[in-house]
Amino acid sequence: MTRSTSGHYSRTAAQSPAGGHHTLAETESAVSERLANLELDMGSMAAVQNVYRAANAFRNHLESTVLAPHELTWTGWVVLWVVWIWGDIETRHAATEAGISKGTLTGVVGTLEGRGFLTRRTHPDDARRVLLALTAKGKRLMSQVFPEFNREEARLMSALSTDEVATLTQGLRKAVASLDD
Amino acid sequence: MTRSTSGHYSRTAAQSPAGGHHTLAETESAVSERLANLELDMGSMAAVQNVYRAANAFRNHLESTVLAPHELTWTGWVVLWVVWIWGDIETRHAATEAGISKGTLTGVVGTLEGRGFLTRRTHPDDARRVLLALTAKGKRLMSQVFPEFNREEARLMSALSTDEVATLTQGLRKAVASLDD
DNA sequence: CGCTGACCGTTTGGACCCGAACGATTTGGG
DNA sequence: CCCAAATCGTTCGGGTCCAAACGGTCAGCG
Repeated sequence: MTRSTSGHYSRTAAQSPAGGHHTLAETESAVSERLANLELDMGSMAAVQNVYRAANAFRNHLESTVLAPHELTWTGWVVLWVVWIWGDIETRHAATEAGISKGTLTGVVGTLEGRGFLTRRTHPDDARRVLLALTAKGKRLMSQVFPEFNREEARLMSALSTDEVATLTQGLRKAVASLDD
Repeated sequence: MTRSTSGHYSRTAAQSPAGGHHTLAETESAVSERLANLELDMGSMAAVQNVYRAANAFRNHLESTVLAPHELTWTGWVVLWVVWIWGDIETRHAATEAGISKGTLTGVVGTLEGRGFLTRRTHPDDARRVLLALTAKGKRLMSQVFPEFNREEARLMSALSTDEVATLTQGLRKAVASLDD
């Protein structure tokens, strides 16, 4: 699975054919023409578009270069990573850490369980709860893949200086934090 | 549809229950412990996580506050926006502009067509191609929703100064551009 | 002890996401 | 004129994503 990217808002985009892809400058121009009467916050529009575009680019790149060869999807990886970091973990907590809904977690865990990477078992004290743990196979996979994954993360950010990366992270945290208020 | 967020890599996350969500600092600590022997690029890891987290937060916020009340999903909105900006457009170009695969575009267009927002017709010169256009209903919808959408985009970025927003956008463009090379 | 409300994970229905394969159409060369 | 290669959008199979509803379990109150 290879996700691609160049779209403004969505997750992926095919390689741009001739005449098929407009630059952001062209896009902003077209928007200004269409809505000449309105006051637009072009700065925020560009920021939101670029955040989404970058997220897709990163996910696509990491999936195609590191994860897909190991039969992993982005979200499968995230869930494995959460269980790996925190050890035996309840599904409701894993969903929160992984940033997905409980229903989605059930499905993703089913996929990972089917591939032999982790197991689920009923909580000893509370039959409502389910505990997740990595299998031996899952642990070997994480030890092998995480360094590769982090190297590619470093490559993704290599065009920016250390200060620029830190500033980027800070700005994003600030924007997200203001949503949680 | 209300997507939520606090996850590190994934698109959404439920509101964090007690003990269910660890801070990024706690997460980085746990990762350092687990991989004490390896050299990790924590700065890049944090950046990638925060980009993805912010993208999810923005998508979820804009879907729940602006789009869902109009029976729109994030990607449905993106496709309508692309057709609105560029007028009659071929499906392959719309997919590229919207940043989704051709197969996904077929499905999304089916949904939007079913809701009466746009139409498809065969290209007059080439029967392989399909042209998309907004209906009158779709045009009214865009004129109504876009200002709301842009206002919410502005709110999303309101915790940052104009310069910080511009710096953020620049850094993201830089990282993504280095991928396209 | 029994009942009610809350919590948990799963299921349901609908939407999206991809790459690969397919059938229809077009193009260009022999 | 015919055929092979390329292009297009759709279909297929599998994965993900959500909210809401459901059945099972637990906690606490009367």
